[in-house]
Amino acid sequence: MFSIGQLSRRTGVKVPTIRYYEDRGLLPQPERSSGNQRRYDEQTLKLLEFIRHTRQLGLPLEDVSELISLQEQSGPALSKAHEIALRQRDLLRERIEELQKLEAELERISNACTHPHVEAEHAGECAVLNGFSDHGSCEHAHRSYPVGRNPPRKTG
Amino acid sequence: MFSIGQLSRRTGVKVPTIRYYEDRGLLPQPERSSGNQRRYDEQTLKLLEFIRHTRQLGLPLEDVSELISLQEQSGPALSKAHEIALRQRDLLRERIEELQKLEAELERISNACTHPHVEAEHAGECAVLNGFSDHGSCEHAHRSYPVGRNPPRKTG
DNA sequence: GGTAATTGCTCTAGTAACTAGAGGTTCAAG
DNA sequence: CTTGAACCTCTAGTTACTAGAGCAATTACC
Repeated sequence: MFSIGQLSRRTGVKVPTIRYYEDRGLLPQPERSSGNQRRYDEQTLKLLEFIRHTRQLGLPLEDVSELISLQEQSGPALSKAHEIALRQRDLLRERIEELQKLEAELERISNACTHPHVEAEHAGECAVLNGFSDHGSCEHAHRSYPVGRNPPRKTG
Repeated sequence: MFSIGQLSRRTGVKVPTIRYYEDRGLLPQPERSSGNQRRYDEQTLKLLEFIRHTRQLGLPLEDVSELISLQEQSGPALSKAHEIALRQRDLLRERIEELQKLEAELERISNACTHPHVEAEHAGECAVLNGFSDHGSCEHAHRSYPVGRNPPRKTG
């Protein structure tokens, strides 16, 4: 039996985040000390490590939740887990491709202007700013949702 | 002079998003029709395209804002733009590397269990779920913030 | 010129996955 | 027994939007 702080240190998950997971129903409500403080066991630690790992793989909490409930089941329900893994892998693949295109573009923009900026220069001629403006030269399809956020997912 | 809907169609930026950018000060307050509807010109369209492009490159609105104000300046201030481009490129590079590691891991997890799930199987033996649990086998450093979100950035 | 459909307006609230802070209580060490 | 760290609950803030309510303006068509 250990405290939330110890759980935090042992898993690398921050204290408020642990409480947040509890709120969201990902972690069970733990036992409490006589003074109402949370007390955890090794099983919950394992579960939290599972959550942390899946989060690091990029799964949204909704999917993590689903995987947790799958762990109590058996049989055909398990193919769902496989499906989640595959979907996430595909999402990652797409994302990587997009990011690589964007990286190339930023590379181009950065390289356009490596000389030091001297007094005479005006914003209108700054190659970097022009590069940012210059949408025409990148013919690849931009994503419709911003980089750095998960795309919205339909419920159901 | 055209309406917000036309601006939206011509740039691919949704109507509420345009209003949001105006709120945030990224777009100037436009002229209005006699009935208080927004009326835009080509210059604002150009600006909105600039914003869209930089967003698609993954820049946070704060940086986009900064780039916009740089466009009115000249001289040494412009090296800031270069700096922003380089920083974003480096961020992207790191991100891509991480995502590639994660992709490999998901690939491993998915492949661990390609056979159809039959009745006898129990969750405890599902290779996919075990793969998600199995943090030990991935020795690479996981990031401290989740995939699919920008890392928190300090103010200043 | 009338009317209906579309588009626009403002405002509030919701999303994901946390993080930060206020204001108070409990625990562990010395 | 005191002190300071760690804990408690609760609210609100973050990013970059998106959705909806309830109403006003514009446009299309006859």
